[in-house]
Amino acid sequence: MTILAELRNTEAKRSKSAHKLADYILRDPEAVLSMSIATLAGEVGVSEPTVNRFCTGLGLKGFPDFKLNLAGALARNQGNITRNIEPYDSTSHVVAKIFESTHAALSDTQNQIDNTAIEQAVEKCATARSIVLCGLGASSSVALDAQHKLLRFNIPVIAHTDLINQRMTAAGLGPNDVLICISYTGRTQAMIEVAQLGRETQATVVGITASGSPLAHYCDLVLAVRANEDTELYTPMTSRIAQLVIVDVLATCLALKQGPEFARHLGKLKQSLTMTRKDK
Amino acid sequence: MTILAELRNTEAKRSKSAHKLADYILRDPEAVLSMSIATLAGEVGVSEPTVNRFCTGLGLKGFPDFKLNLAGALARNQGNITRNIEPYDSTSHVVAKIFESTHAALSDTQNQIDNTAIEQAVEKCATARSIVLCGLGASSSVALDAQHKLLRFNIPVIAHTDLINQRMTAAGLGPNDVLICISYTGRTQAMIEVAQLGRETQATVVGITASGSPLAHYCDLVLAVRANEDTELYTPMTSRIAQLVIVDVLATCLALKQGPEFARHLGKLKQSLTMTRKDK
DNA sequence: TGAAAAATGTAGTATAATTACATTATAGCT
DNA sequence: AGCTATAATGTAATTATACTACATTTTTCA
Repeated sequence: MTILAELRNTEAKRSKSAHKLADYILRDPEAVLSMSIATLAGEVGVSEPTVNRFCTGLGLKGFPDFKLNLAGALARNQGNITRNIEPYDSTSHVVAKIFESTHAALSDTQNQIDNTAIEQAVEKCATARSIVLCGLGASSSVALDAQHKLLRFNIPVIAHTDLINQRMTAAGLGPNDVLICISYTGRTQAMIEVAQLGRETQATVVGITASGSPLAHYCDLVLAVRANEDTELYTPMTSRIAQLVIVDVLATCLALKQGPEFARHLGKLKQSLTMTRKDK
Repeated sequence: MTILAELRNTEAKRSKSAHKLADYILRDPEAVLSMSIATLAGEVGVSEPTVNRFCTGLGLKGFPDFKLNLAGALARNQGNITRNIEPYDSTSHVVAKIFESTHAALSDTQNQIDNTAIEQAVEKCATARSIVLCGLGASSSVALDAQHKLLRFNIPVIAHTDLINQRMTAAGLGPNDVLICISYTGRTQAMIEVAQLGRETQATVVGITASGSPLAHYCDLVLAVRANEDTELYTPMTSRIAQLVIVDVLATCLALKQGPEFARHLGKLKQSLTMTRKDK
């Protein structure tokens, strides 16, 4: 538990001056970071040793240790502010910004995730006759990744990254099949048509795409990925990371649904891979 | 930008003792938090004022302020305590845990990123006759993703996900080619052999893999991805996310290196994709 | 109400951080 | 290469900061 939560905890039995201290600190924790024990004591109207006792009472070594903890707690709260990459950025700047924006994309996706849609998709996949994954361009590697993950299950799964193959397969599906269409923008005409074809066969069409997009419109279930407009020149494609994490969620939920018997199956599977590895 | 990234930044022109300090602090930042300026100075083998100047040189008020910043930076990372997924977890729990562990994997990777290695890799890629990407299993989709990103440059790039094709291509490389081998564990025997083949042709072998792994040993440059042992049954493969972000960094740095002329090229490229999209 | 316990404060001490100045190393120039 | 100017580092003194021991006040409960 963070120190801020500790301070907020009113249940803790505290002395009068301890209360005054907690109140004051919570009012502006940032400011406390640049105060000495003397100034804080003066501001609150207590003596220095009282402040010290307050800190040790919290299980910390002393006032400096308290400030360290407070700094940590505050750091956790402030979010990731994404900044654009500029042409003159150094390598370390680029690294920092890319990681920042990836973190931000993840948080965004998590915030708008629809648990019900995921549960329904898992339900459909678990009982599906076959699962077909479709992706074009950047999304094709996501489709292949999903294929790799879903291969572990005993359900026939295939990823198509070729438009012709996608159309052929989509047109030949049936009511018990699941078609998963992956597109960042949800505006790729070709992928929309694939979804339409799938729809006509009564297969369940799942979209891993931007909510509200044209593609989403033709899907039975939408696993939403936030779409930030890719206007900046050097913006990394954080969206596919988000798509992959959605795939992770789908695959993991599916694995859990299979129950304990499946856990043994997974074990055997891992076993079969060990012999391709160098022991070191 | 976090203070840790600042310390990692090798570009910053630093004095000898400043380097010693940065190195020491990065080795165990947690420990520094409980040190006085005197003990840190003693450990590193410099004088107290040198430590102080180091702190102020970083744009901070002094040593205590430095510790405060460090505590904040560390908190951001350790904030992500990865919890394992349990069979009885609900969908929302699974979602939360997967996002958490992905955040954690990103932070870990960022922490051990080597700017110099990236710069060297970018340099090699920028002047390469051709770039060959190799990945097997889960890493094959990463290779394809990298191919997609690097396709935007005017350098011949190809991803191979087939072992035979990988070996054939690797054996036929030359001194001006770059071979990028992608493997999470760095222990896949087949991939190690591909790296060896590439090495023999004097091509530059770049590994996106676990540092210290057998594969890393055969690489000229290693872009490290943290390898957590995949012992748990339902652990999501967060490593490939980290690999993808490394690819992002590589591609973005490469783009920046190409200069303003290339920006126009990128613009035309984006233009060519718009006609595949529905206006909405 | 009065004694014991808890809380707070005062003053002194120890520790830690900073500043001013001296010394040494480094880089640039003739 | 040798000299000078500049930067980097160290020593020692100073100042700020935190902590400890002890005294005083307040609170609690019989």
